[in-house]
Parts: sequence; C-alpha cells; structure tokens
Amino acid sequence: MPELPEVENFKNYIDETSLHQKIAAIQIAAPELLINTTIDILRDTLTGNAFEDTFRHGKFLFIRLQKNGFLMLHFGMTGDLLYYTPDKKYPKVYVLLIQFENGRNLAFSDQRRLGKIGLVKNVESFIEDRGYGKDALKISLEEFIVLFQKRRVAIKTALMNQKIVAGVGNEFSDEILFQSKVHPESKSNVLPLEKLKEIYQHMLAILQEAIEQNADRNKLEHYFFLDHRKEGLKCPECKGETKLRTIGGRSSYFCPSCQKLYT
DNA sequence: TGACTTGTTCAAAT
DNA sequence: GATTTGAACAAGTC
Repeated sequence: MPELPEVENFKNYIDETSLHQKIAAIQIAAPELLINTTIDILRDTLTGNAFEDTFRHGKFLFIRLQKNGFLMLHFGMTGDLLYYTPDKKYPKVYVLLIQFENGRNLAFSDQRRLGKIGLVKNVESFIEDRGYGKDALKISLEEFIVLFQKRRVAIKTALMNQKIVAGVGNEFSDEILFQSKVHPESKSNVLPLEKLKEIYQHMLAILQEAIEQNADRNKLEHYFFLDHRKEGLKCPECKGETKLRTIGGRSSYFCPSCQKLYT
C-alpha cells in the first residue's frame, strides 16, 4: 500500500525516467479518477508539455509541468508506475498513459481504482484548501506534540489522519507504535510527553529508513510488523502473541504485552 | 457467497 | 465550529 516512503520512491522514479521529455500524447482509461479536471482539459494541458520536477506532500505526488501548473497523482491502495518501451510484451493495463516523443511510455496503473489524478495550479493552496497537515518528514517535534496532545482519539487513528500529519498509513502506524511500545488504542491526548517524543522519533526513523531502502519490504525485515502482518505470531521482544483488532475502522496488529495502553 | 482489505471522503453525531 | 465516528467506495482475495 503506498504510504509516504512508496510515494517518495515514485517521485524518485519519475525524476530518473520521465523529466524534460516532450509529451506526444496521453491516454486516459479511467476518467472516474480525475478530480477538478476533465479528459479534454487534461489531454490539452499535457500534450506538448513536459515534466520539469516533482514534489511530494504526504501521499500526494505533484509533477511540475513546463507550463500550466502541476499534475497531481495519488496512488490509493494499488497505484503503481512503470516507464517502459512499448512492445508486444507490454499489454500494460493503465488508468493513465503518458506517451513521450522519444517513444517511451509512463503508465500509471491502479487495479482497485482508489487513486486520483488531477491538475493543480498551486500546490500550497491545494494542500491548505483540503486541510492536510504537515508532511510527516517535515513536521517539527513541537508542532507534532501540540497537535497530538489535543486529540482524544486512539493514537493510531491520529497518526493515520492526514489532516494532522500527512504520509502515515495503516501499516507504518502499526510499526511506529510497536517500536514505541505504545498500544494503538491509547488516547493520543493522555500520552506522556516522553512517549509522544518517542513516537515522533520512531516515525521519522522508520520512514527515512524505508525511503533509503526504496520502500522495499524485503529490506525492512528487522521491522516486525512491516514484515509480518498476522495475528497469533510470537512477538520478537516478549515472545507473547500478537493481536489483531479493528481500530478506527482499520485492522491493527500489536503486541498487547509490550505495547502499553494509556487511558 | 460474502466478508474482508485500504486511503480517502462524506454525513451524522457529539 | 471542531472533532469524532462510521459508512461508503472499488475490486480483488480467500
């Protein structure tokens, strides 16, 4: 599931493959993913244009165009990118296909179609209008503490709320709380200051390492819950059994003996 | 067959 | 008004 590190990885992928090339044509296979634009406007804007650079905020990726603002991509649950030379081997399924003048294609695929595609004039006002919080890698400790001290919801729910801090999803929130030894149902506003600080530090460390490893789960084996999302496993710390519980409408895995519940 | 999965948004409740 | 809760969406798996 694309969370912040995966989206950063997509950003790097576009930087390495798709910048400064004239777009010859585009194909749109899933118009229902478009927000604040239409097929015609998107086609008119992108054709003859080029990608200049990229910017990530939380799980959103913005690609600056040579003219007329930014192309915005959100990867939902199953979004993926592939840059390739079209030939018979690639009957690539896509929701948006960018065909460059050099003959290469960039395909945005999204099996479950929970992604989003849009045009954005101004990234800062897009983020502000929609009420998203600071990016998880850019928020300061002080800002983090102020926000989390006033939320009464479960800490896991707060961490996943993009309007508080942007970029953390279900899977990374489980790992952050496991490393911090905090039960996911602990109320955010009752956590001791020291614990909030630990959560903040683990959030940064885990996200940063995942980015360094290109969000490759095989290289994150030492992270217990990122590697094993199952109930009834042996916790590597205490050898107790891991539990599954629905928290904030999302499945949450945790170790009930290592992760302390603050009420 | 239908329950379950996730990121986001919306409506309703507090 | 701000915050919280829960349902809805899609489409695939089991």
